[in-house]
Amino acid sequence: MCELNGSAFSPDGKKESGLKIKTIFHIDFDYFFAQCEEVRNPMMKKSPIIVCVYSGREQDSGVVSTSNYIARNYGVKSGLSIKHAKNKLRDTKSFFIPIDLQYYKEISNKIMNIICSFSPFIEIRGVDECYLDVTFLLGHNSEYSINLAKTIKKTIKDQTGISSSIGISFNKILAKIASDYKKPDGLFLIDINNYKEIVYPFAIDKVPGIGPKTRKKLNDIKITTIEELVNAKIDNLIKICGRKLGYKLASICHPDFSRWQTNNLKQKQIMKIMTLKKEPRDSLDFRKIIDKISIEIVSGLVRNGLVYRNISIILILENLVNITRSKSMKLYSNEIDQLILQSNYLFDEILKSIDIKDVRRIGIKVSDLKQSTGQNTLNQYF
DNA sequence: CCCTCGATCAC
DNA sequence: CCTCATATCGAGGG
Repeated sequence: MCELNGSAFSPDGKKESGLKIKTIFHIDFDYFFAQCEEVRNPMMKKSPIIVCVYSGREQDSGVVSTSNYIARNYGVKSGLSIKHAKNKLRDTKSFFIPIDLQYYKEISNKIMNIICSFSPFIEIRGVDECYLDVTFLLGHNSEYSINLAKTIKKTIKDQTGISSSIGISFNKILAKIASDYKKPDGLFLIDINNYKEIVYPFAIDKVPGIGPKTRKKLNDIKITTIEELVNAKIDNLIKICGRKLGYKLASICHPDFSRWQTNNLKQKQIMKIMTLKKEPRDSLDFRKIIDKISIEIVSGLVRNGLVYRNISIILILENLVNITRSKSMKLYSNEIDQLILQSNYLFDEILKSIDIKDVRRIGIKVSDLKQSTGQNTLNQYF
């Protein structure tokens, strides 16, 4: 996350003493999971491709993770249920493919490495996008920026077969808005001299960080466009969106003078959620599932040499309400027995307030992670 | 300050 | 109709 440097900018983005306007790229891999499947099996390329997360609850239950643009033309996009997608595509030859995160991560790593070779100032945000600060290479120059972006796009495409979209601007938020504006295979620059004409008319939900809830709250006080957003009083924004988001929203068109964070790659939590089969279940079934999830989580911890201190259990009910209970331990640990014991305890706590029949999904999360120092599996003192 | 819990976002 | 995983924030209680 970037923190603006307090008083260091002027509202209109003019340079102040010693501070340099940055050139930031936001690089986004187009319809990534589905495109990975196209690369693996190019003969599918001309047909709708739908990458699916099957829940196993019943035949064809689950949702669409990603689809290619051909499928999107039929109205099939992320979040749609697989049943609906199949219905919309019933007259076409289309490919429904189960999600294969391992494979996508491999390709993602390859691409991120390519990008790193252009600038070390990279901030990876998930498998399919990253920010790149290229100021040290070319200062602040539109023509150079566009040429470099073209080169990066071409290199990625040549070496991995994946097309991408790049947005260029003087801060991260506008760079991301820019990459979104012309995808797929896009390249768009929002310059310090023309950003108002471009982004002021945009609806506020183009801003990363504004989802349906925040949009509604802001619409209620008559803020619908980015122009209205940047002209709003910061105190109002903070009142409505909270301190952090309010401050960020007030600053979306300000130059980024923050020091670039070195990549914060350390994992902060591990979570596994399972959807239950649609059949009668009793408390014993849940104990077995808790065992199973716990094992997977601990194996994740051990693989990464991590210990946890906080355990949460998450229940999602049939009406999709979420309930969580969590507990902090005195000591760091990666022990399975402790995890199972505490998870069961937290599960029982929730069962006091709800009916076990209403549970649809169950998950466990470990957080407050740290690198385990020794090679052993003993408890660690902090 | 720490802990717990729900909300939100965006994949 | 409704998956899965991650990170972050703020409120409320101690």
